[in-house]
Formats: sequence, structure tokens, C-alpha cells
Amino acid sequence: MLPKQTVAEEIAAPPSDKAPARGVSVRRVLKAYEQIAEQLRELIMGGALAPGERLPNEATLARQFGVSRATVRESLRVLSAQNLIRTAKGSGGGSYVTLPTIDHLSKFIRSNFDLLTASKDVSLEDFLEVRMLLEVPAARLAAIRRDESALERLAATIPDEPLKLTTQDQFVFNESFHTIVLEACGNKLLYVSAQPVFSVLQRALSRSNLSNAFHRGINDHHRKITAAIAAGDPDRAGDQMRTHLEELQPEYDKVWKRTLRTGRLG
Amino acid sequence: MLPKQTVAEEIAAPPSDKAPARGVSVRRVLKAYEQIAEQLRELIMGGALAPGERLPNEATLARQFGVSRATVRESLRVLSAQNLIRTAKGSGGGSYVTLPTIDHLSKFIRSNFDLLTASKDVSLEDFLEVRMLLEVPAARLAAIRRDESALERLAATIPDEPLKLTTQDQFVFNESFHTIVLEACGNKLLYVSAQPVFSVLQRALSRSNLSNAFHRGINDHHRKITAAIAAGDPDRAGDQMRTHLEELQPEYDKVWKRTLRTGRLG
DNA sequence: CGAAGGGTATATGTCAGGCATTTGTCCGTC
DNA sequence: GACGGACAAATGCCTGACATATACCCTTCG
Repeated sequence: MLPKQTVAEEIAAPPSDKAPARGVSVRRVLKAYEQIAEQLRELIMGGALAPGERLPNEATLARQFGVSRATVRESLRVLSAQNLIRTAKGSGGGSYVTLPTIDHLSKFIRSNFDLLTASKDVSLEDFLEVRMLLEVPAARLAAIRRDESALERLAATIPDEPLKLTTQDQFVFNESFHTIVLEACGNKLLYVSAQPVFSVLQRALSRSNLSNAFHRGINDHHRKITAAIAAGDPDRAGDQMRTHLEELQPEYDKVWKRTLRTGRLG
Repeated sequence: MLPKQTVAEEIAAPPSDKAPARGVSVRRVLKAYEQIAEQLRELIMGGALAPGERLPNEATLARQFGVSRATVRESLRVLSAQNLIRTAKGSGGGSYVTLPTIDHLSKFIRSNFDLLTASKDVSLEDFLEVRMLLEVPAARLAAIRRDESALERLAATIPDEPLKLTTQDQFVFNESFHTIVLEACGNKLLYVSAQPVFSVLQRALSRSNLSNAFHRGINDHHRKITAAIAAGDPDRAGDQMRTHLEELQPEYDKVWKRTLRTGRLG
């Protein structure tokens, strides 16, 4: 007989989707709401249901799929958790197909990266490494593709009187600066890849008490990077960003372990 | 009076979460299942509910939150769609906290990137740019951190007799090669960032008919990259990867628009 | 003594039906 | 023409019940 395995154990090591026990290929029995969600999902991904389009109402879907309304609703919750549909009450309400926005995606990735920090799979060094890989080129690209509005917004993230700000406010400025650099690089895919990485690191730092000198130093860096971008000098912008990140590293080292110990959300 | 706005219009441009209509800060009314999902989610993210831990059964949750079982279930579907819990039937069943795996995350990101290609926000150039940014350093790192097993698996992805393979099989080899390079770089965060980008591009190509000469060329590149990694020469590995990607670019150009026209899943 | 087999408790999965609430629309009134 | 109320169309949520899968225990038989 097959070795006994309780549900709890199976959940710890779930069976792979495509690896059958033996040669024959079989699929796990899918619950009704999974099948419905899957079908609707494919209709959306395949373009059969265009963004903005309205799905049939729940009662109709229930009839079409031959299930109860409760089951349909559970499927719809799955889809809406993935930002594929939105649902509204009332007349003219119903479920509408939506494309996930960059920000949805960014938020989702970030919260998952957050969880990765808790696992042993990914280390602080990994985060810093990827951040360096993405933000240095982003600064370079920003210098090449800069426009007036980006430059203005960048300048606005560097406070004139840093000493008058609380640490929390400092971090708001800080976060804005890096976000705007990523926006200014003109590549939304790069933005959405780098933003969550930065964001996780940032939040780790934001829970520590940092000296005024530290914040002054950061603002200095930011000013230099901004200047290089404004000058349209990609090499200098990249170098400045690299230096900036390298000098931050020791601070992250100090804070990281404490973050893990205190728990993820604190 | 405020301008009229129907549900459908509101869905096209949903109100920002944090931007209040006027000075006072108010929150949108949350549906019951949203509140419950949010609470449970925070318990998980905050570590109050550890991975592997079992949630109370649905009836108990319903009592605790003061709602019906159906409402609790809709919340649980949301969480399980985000891979935060898994649910099993039967005695010893219930909902167990799980951390999303790297592969879950990768898959999810990929399917969202897929949708991005359909929007006008992200272009082919953006994809190629990010891919270059990530895979070139990945090849460099792989050369530095390589180990025996990775080298073996890399070699196995380069067929000796490419002409005997179907196009589809070629792509399986192809995909394996790049995936293994990303794994061999030793940074799981880099892996999970780069894999979806690569994957989207790859699938676009895989629907076109490519010449045998093309496949031979790719295998050649792969061989050179593998050799550089095996030799532990990061500079050469990076250069070879860059060349490889640059030479692929024209092919993507040819295929991309057709992919968009035929629809995403076609 | 050990293995096989059945019973049972415990959960989730699904259904049916109904009432509450929200919201767009239509229509009548002033 | 503006205002206001009735109405229709959806989702939101509830109650109660039955179906089904599964772990665990207990009995029985080789």
C-alpha cells in the first residue's frame, strides 16, 4: 500500500501539478469553484472577455455552469483576488473584467517578497544585489530619457531642511526619490520589478533610529544623482547611484536581523 | 452636485485607496468578506499565524467574526487565491497557513506580465531591456558561483542533434537552459524577477516557425555561454549572454506584433 | 500478533431559497 | 427643468441542510 500521509503532511509538500504517480497522466480532481475560476480566467487571458466587459450576472453564471450561486461567487472571489475582475452592487453592477494595474502588481509582488525575507531562501545580500542590478541601470536610463516633470518631482523629494523632519517623514521623501527615479527610467516593467525590491529594503530600515548625519548623507547622495540625471549624464548617474547603494549597505546589515526577529509586520 | 458616474465608469477609473475626496480621510466601506480576508491576511503576514498552522474551522470562524459560513468561505477563497492558505476536506482537514513558493510567485508574475503585453504600458523593447539587465548579470554570477550539478544540467539542455527535434522540443531545451542559468546564479530573488520576463518573451517566440539554422545558432550561443560559466569566467559569460540576447532581438521584433494580434493565449 | 476492514467523527464542498442593500433609471409632480 | 419617490436589477449576506472526503479507532479474522 502507499505510504500513509495525512492532510497536514501533504500540505507541507503538495504534489506537483504535472508529475503523475506513474506513467499515466492524471489530473487532480478539481473543486467546482476551481474549475469555474479557471475557465473564466482563460476566457479573460485569451481575450475572449475583453477588459471593461461585463460578465453575466451570478444567477445566470450559476445556470450556465450548472452550479449554485454560492459556488459561482466563490469563483468570482478568486478572480477578483487576482485583480482580473471587479464587482459592484446595484443596478448596472455585476462583475467587470479589469486588467491588473502596475500598482496592483507591484503591491502584490512586494507583499510576497516580504514573505520571502522570512524564509531562508532569500538573504539580505540577494535583495541588495538585485536592487543594485536594477536601480543603477534605472538611474542611467533616467538620465537618458529624463523630462522636465520628472526633474521637478525629483528635486521636490530632497528637503531643504532635513533636520526639521521626523524620521518617518524622511522616509517618505526617500521613498519618493527612488520611486521617481524608477518612473523616470521610462520602462514600466523595470519599475514594477525594482519597486518591490526597494520597498522591502526600505521598510526594514524605516523601523530603525537613524542619525541626522545619516539622513543628511542620503540627501547629499540624492542631490548628486539628481544633478547627474538633470545633466543627462548616464555614466555619472549610474555611478552615483551605485555609490549611494554601496554606502547604504552597512546600515541594512545592522537592521536586517533585528527585523527578522521582531517579525514581519511588527 | 458631484458629477454623475456610473458603476462601469467607476470601475474603469477606481478611486484611489488613500486619496480622499476632500481633506477628511475616510475609508471605503469594506464588504464583510474583505474585512475578514484582510484580518486573516495580516495575522499571517505579521507572523501571528505561522506557516503550517491550522485555522479554526469555518463554523468557528463564522461565529468569531459574527458572519455566516458562506461569508467566511468567500474570504478563505481570497486568501487561497493568494497562496496564503490551503484547504483540505475531511477529518484533519481545514485551512492551513502556507507560504507562497518561489514558483507560485513566478507563475503569478508571469501571467500578469502576460497581461501587461496587451496593455500599451509596456513594449517589447521594455521586456528586452529588462531581460538584458537581469540575465547578463545572472550569467556572470553563475560563472562565479557555479557548481558541478548546475554545469551538468546546463550541458544537458544543449541537444547534440538539434535537427531531429521538433520546434516545440527545441523550446523546451531553450527554456531549460535559461532557467538553469538563473538558478545557477544563486540568487532566488534574481531568479524570480527574471524568469517571468524571459518566459513571456519565450512564449511569444514559440508560436512562430523558425528555421533550423536559427536553432543551430541558439545552441551555439548556449554552448559558448556554458563554456564560459564552466571556465568560471564571469566577463566572458556576461558578454556571451549579451551577444546572445542581442542577436535574438530581430526575431522577437518579427514575432511580437503578430502575437498581439492573434490574442494572448491563442 | 498483525493486518484488513468497517464505523464514526470531523471538516469542507455544494445546494436551495430568501431577505437586505445598493444603485441606476424612469416617471410624475411642482 | 429640477426634485423626489417608486421600481428594477444586481450583489451581499444569511439559514439550514445534505454530500463527500478523510483521519482515527475498534473490531475481527488470519
